[in-house]
Amino acid sequence: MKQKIKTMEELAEAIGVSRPTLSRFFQDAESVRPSTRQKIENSLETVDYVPNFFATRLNRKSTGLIGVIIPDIEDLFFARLLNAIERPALEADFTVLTQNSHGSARLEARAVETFLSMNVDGVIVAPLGRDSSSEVFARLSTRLPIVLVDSRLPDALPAVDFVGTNNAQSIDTLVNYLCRTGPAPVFLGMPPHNSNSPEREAAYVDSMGRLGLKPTVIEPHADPDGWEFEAYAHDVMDSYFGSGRYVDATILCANDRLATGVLRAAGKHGLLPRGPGAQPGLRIAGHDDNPMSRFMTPSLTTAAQNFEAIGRTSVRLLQRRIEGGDSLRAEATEEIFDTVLRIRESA
Amino acid sequence: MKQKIKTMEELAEAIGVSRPTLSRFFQDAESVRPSTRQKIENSLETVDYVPNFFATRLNRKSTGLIGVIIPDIEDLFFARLLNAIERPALEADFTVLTQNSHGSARLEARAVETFLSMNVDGVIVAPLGRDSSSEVFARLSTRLPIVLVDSRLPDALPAVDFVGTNNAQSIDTLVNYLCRTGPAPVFLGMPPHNSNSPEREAAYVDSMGRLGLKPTVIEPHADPDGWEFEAYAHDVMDSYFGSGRYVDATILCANDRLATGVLRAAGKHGLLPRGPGAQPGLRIAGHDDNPMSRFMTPSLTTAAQNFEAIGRTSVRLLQRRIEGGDSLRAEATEEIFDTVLRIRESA
DNA sequence: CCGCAAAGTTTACGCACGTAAATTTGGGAG
DNA sequence: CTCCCAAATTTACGTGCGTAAACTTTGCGG
Repeated sequence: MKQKIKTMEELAEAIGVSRPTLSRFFQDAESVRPSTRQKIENSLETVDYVPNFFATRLNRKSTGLIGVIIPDIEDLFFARLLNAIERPALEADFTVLTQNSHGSARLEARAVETFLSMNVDGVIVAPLGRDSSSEVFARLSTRLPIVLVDSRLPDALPAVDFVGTNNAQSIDTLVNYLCRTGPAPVFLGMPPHNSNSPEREAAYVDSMGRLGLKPTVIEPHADPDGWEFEAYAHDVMDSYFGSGRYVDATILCANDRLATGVLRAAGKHGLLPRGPGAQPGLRIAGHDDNPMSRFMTPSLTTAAQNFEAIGRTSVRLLQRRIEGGDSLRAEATEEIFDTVLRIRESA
Repeated sequence: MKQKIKTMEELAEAIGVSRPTLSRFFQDAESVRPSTRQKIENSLETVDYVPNFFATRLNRKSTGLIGVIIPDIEDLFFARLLNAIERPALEADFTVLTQNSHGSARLEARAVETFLSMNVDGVIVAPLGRDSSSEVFARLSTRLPIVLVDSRLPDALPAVDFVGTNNAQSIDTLVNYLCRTGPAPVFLGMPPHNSNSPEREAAYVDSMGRLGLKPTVIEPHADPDGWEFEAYAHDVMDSYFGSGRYVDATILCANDRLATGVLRAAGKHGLLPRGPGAQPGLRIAGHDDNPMSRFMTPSLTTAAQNFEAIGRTSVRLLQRRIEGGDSLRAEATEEIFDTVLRIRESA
């Protein structure tokens, strides 16, 4: 068991060098003479010392921390987004702190307070959306560099970058594919939690219009307040299928979680293809390419978001603002990425 | 836009009270006279001040932080576990910091370093398992209170509590149910990443033995090194189903992610029930009750872990150790929870 | 109006470390 | 052996806040 050492003071004594020298060694090992460097490095092997994070950051401009706020970690979409952000952030030598809003504006605001008090260098936010407090983020954006991911805020903020998916391209690709291969799709939207909801619906209507077709948005006869998208979509379509509506339609769902619920409702009503190769009337497509989607039966046709690019870009933009110093008021940039169509069995 | 104030010093001046009074107010608002409390609270409304987290914790015994280490946040099992831990921790007024190992022992060790340097009050660890560094956690456990969740470490540590699921009860329940309602199950284990893998397999063998039946563990002809359980299970069973083996078996899978892959393989080979109410030969059961499992077709029979109890208990045990002060060497307790059988369509 | 306790103010130190300035040490060239 | 410069040491201050001690003000009853 190695000797436990609490402070740099004790460490310096144990090694036999002065504290300032030790401090300079930790800042930049090259800044001390090779012989003392060796001496220090050797001693460090035999000792259990961890520098105090708070003390080291208290007196420096940069903490090397970046905060990430996620609305719901139990949604695989956000879990993947988080990973896509963490990876490049770790490579850039940041320590990433994540806070989960649990779908609550109160917790989201609390997360902002936490990051402010910890002097993080910047924050990447996937906001709740509709329920987010505009004031909270307005305040945050005047104190720290921030980047929004996936969804916009109810009130646009000046000088806040946005990174997300090109909903227009994505939905258009799906609509065109579906129209090319069968009946024109009807659209099942998601609960109006965030900006993607109206954007995707509008994109669907536009695409249909360009094809000279009449758009049909499914009326949701279910409580749209929760975050349990599968159950929501299941309930909506279960009722329609029960009364014989949409049973041979092509249903474009605003995301894969909805499609999963629709798939389940379809199964209950015997609307799924019976065996491989069978051609059913009902076709279902999703959006996001949830990791589970390829394992469903039938496997789900969907559009894959470019998580890697979104994550990498968020970190890059944030880093630019951080290094930009006073660039808190620089013009906002927006980067949106195309999705890739994943054609599978469901449509 | 409210006036930005950086330090308590400035705040005190702006409000018109002394800094020590302000400090006492923040520690305990009741400790100052009602009239000055009002004065302070009113002023705080008009001002943008956030106390410096580092400075406040630097000089106190307790930081109010607890760390959580998770092997893979893209696995819904761990996402739910994390939520189950966060909820009671937030109620107990802790700030929860989460670090994701991304399946890497190096990152797991780095997370430990981070938490040590931040002087967290304690750490809850869902370890990688087989790949975890025993030395790292041995060292951690001598410096901080820690609680293990879900999986044990390769080398048992003294004085480290464990909270998890009662695999023996769980698997036994599944085996008995399956035997009661059809042919005895064969077992598809998970890659040997952590302690649940051998435990569940042993539990299966035991249960079969008690019923006087011969256990059959499916030989995995696929790379068991990755964390993509669905693909792994799919590949294993695709090859068996292709050669006509296990096509009318009852397959008990060590978790739902494996079962998902098996379900997919079965679908590809036309082994799933054709329409509601149809009776196929092949039966499939899982373990964990993944949120998606009830939405699959057929919906998955499985055993639901008691996440709420596991999370709550982990926090409670950790809190006990934290408040116990010097009780780092207290005897280790172990709390394991029963699962609940969820009978659905797949078996 | 006096006196006394409660509450507030002043002053000062501590936390663990970064870092600058002044001073001392050490090892090799001349 | 002396000189010299690089490198290390000593000393000291700053970071933002908790907190103790000594002192001063405030509020209220007698």
